[in-house]
Amino acid sequence: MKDFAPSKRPVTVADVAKSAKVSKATAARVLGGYGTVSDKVRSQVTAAAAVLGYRPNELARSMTTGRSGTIGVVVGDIENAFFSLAVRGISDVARTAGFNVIIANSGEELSAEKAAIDLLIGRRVDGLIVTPSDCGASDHLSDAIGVGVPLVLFDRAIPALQVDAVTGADRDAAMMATRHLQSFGHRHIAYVTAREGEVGEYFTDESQLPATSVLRRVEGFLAAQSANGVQDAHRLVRLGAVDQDHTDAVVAHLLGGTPRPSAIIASDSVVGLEVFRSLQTRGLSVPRDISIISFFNADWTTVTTPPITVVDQPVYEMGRRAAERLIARIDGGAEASQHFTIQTTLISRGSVGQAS
Amino acid sequence: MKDFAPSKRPVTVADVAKSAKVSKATAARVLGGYGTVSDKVRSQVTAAAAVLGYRPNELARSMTTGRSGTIGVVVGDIENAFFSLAVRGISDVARTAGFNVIIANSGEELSAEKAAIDLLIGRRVDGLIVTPSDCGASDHLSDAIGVGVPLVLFDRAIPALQVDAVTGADRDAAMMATRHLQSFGHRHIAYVTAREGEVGEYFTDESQLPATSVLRRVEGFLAAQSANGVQDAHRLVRLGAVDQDHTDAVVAHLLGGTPRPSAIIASDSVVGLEVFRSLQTRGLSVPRDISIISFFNADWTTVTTPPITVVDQPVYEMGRRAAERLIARIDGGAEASQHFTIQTTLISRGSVGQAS
DNA sequence: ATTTAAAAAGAGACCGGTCTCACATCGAAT
DNA sequence: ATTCGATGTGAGACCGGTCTCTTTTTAAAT
Repeated sequence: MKDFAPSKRPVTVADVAKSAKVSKATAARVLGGYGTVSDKVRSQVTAAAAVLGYRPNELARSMTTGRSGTIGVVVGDIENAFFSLAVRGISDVARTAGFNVIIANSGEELSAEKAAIDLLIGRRVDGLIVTPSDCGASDHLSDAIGVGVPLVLFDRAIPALQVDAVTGADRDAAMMATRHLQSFGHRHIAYVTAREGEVGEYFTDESQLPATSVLRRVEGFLAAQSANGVQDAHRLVRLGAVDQDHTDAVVAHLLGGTPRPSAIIASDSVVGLEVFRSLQTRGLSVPRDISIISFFNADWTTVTTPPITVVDQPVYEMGRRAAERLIARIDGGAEASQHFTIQTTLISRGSVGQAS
Repeated sequence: MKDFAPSKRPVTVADVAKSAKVSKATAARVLGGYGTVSDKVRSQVTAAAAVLGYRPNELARSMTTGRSGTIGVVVGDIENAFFSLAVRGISDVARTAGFNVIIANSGEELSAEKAAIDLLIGRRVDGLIVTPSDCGASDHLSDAIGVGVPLVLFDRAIPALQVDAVTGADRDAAMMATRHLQSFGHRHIAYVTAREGEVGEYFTDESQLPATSVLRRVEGFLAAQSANGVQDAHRLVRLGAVDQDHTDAVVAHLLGGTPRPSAIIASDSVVGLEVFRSLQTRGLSVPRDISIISFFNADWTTVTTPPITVVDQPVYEMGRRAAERLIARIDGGAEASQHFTIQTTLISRGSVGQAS
């Protein structure tokens, strides 16, 4: 049977109505599932629709209703397991609530983020979940709110903006990780993040870290180090681990510098993987020569030798929370905005040893 | 400054037109960037739009034009790195061509896949890229085509359907992997896949493997084994490695059975990871006690000890190809459907050793 | 100065649904 | 029998854009 796809004009309610010999309004009532219709007419229309192969035009539908049944999600990088897990959490909640999800990638670039948000608003999404790439820039977000689109920030908050946010307990988590290392005798601890920066550039100023999640972690790290009597801990907070090559350079710079760190905290699992590779290729043994802790319980952290001690962020749960909050806001209340902080736990594996 | 979000009705062309003291049609021409307008009027309208904060309603726009500027992607599992990399490939091409991407997860379930496709068609996507969860069921796909929506299959083909498809060279890849193991003296080789099945269930029948990609790989595996004079190779083709627990059981069953395999091929990187974990927890040394090859060059495969020999599928490239093909079909020609097969390479690392 | 074509602007239909309102029908209550 | 309310159906406006068709303005050609 050849597929002589007729590719004709899509079937509309009017077509179905004519075929079922009822008015357009009545056919629409059956097809749209609203209003009251007699059983007889309903079955007529249903039958006609089936024969004709009617498919509702969701565009037209949401144009009149004003609701699209869709929520937009803007993430930094879909390929990052952190975000794809979050997206699943969001999607799962969204689906059961009858919403669909449009995903856009910002690539952690503000311009792309703006474009994506504009586009999603143009598509009349019912709400937005955004991972802001720059927590200092809030104009595009505040006028998204101004337009009336419910918004929930994910993973990062924007202090200047009164808006719902779901983040990890980043400060606590970093303190926990740092104390863990301290308890093994480590004093010189490096903190490595992927934020754009020169190799060797260290943390001096909040403006270097536009993502509050990273900033809070650094704050927690510094607080814990300071409490342990370590001065100048910020000099070992390093930027620029944007890809394997840069990470190699950052690690080389760290290991060649003074003080030489005996432990490294990786700000996320991608950086963690790269740092681990760097250490491997340099022939260093973990944890004998150097200890390492990574954020996010990525799957690779369990199969290395040794497996990696991680700060486990319940990302799936964070995604769910964000979606739940957003949907609550879409459906209903304009209650005050709230900041949800999800606790993290430390999973101790084999990558932390006594300081040499 | 308090955000007294007025949350008023969105600004429309009519509003802008009134404010700029021109007709709706003229304002629309400026805002929509079509037709001819004088510079003077153009700047008037632009200014008015800026003041009012006009945002085009893409829904209305695509309802009249018939094009939504969106392509829909249905994948098996976004969390799987294979798919998220593919999605990036698709997105990258789509973005530069001016298309946006809506992603839907099927969870490898046919019903969810159908629902997702219906929804996307309802949203009037300009085209679809689908990873069919069951290559035997094509009704929903063929009537998607019937409606006139361009379709490209990804990773798996549907023999019964004349439609574009982009897949890996699965048969060749599996043969390559198998021969590689054979060259190390392996005769009893197990092939493990995640497809639903009882622990211990082995391959007897094509109907067990609804994904053609897996089926082709198994065919390649069996062909290579047969060429090497191995009988009953199909008895070591095992199903049911759906999660870590099941994979543990499958591996246990394999290692306790006769013949006991000296090497395992994992059908994808998720199964590969689980198999590797199983071997680790059983205290087996790779490759001394047993060899392993996994499909897909996932990041975890490089940091294990030893690193894993993999069949590298250029997934990003496959995603790009699928998107390019789809866009070509959207824009223009109704040429005959084509099946693109992307070659794979074997990356030899340390997980394959001499058969004991 | 007059004709003519091209460019600019306006009026209103249209896309495919939903929704309001009016009208018709019907059984039950008075 | 009459009134009433509920239920079912139809007619047509509406959402916010695009697009066709018509009219007016402007510039070029005679």
